[in-house]
Amino acid sequence: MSFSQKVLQWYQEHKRELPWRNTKDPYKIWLSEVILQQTRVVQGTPYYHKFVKAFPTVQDLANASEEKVLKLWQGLGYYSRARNLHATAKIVVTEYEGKFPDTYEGLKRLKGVGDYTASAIASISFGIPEPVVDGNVYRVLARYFGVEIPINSSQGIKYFKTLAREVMDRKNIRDYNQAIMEFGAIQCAPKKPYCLLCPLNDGCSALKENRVADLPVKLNKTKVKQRYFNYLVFLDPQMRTQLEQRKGKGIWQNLYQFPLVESEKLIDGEELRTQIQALDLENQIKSISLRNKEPVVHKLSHQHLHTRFWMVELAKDLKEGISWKQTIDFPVPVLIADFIKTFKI
DNA sequence: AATTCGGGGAG
DNA sequence: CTCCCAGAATT
Repeated sequence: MSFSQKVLQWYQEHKRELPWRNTKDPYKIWLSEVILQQTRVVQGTPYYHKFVKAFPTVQDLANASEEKVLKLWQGLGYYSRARNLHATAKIVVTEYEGKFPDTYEGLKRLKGVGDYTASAIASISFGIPEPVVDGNVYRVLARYFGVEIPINSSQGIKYFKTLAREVMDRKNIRDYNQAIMEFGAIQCAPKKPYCLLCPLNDGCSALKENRVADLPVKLNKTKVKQRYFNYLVFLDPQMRTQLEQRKGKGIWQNLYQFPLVESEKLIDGEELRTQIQALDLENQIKSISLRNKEPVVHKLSHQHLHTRFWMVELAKDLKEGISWKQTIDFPVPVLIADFIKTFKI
């Protein structure tokens, strides 16, 4: 039996029932694929249900506000996915008569749709013989065929795409693409795969050479940058606070947060006070008190945010104050959501 | 070719 | 702690 046939047979016996497996609707396939980019199935599934319920069609998504989309996306991370999702929905509705492109090239032109996602939609929705290469596929192919080329080198990206194309089942690409990913996720797992029971253990190069743990090869560990955040949690006489939207480049674009003072290192109340003076606060400050003596360390994949929350009591009302209750309506980073959740006035 | 985008779960 | 997840866009 061929490589692809073995994978397909394993899939028939072991596949999970997932909500997007029962449709070919390109809208729902696209939605599921974007949600699952760099995201585990168990983490993404609740979001898929939320989005399908809130936006049954691409028109519903296009007609929504970006804030509503971001709010639904809150907690999933990589928020450019949500912004691009919304932008693409608008394009599909206004320029493509509500229909998704039915070619790989057409799909690839959509914002937030790269090589993997275009291949996934093309194959799953339209049966186009285009191989998907995600993290699972890299692992399965690298191990089975004993490929030592780093998967995140430009050479590796080309090599694995070509290899994936050679071994795919073009007659049944819809199932095959999902099968090899599922196989990588469940059977050929990153750590301690149970090779003894693997249907591919016969021809697996890595198993034969005892290098399962060494493949795939991956380069470049990102260095983590340390940042120091001081959030100003204003409270005016009406017990209202203030949120502002993050603009420009960097993390959490278009999400909301408390007014932020970033510093080069941990600072005390005195230093913070001088920083705030520069902001020319119109509302005079009655008091500043630190909520958390030990900074909350919020860890992103490439930066650690050492965060202090300062309660700033004001003598005068804020111009655009928000009642504490309303803060939960805004899309915010998990760091802020956790604080709002635990903070009781 | 490298870096930058989040958050969570497994080991 | 480290690694990695149905990756894409930007520099």
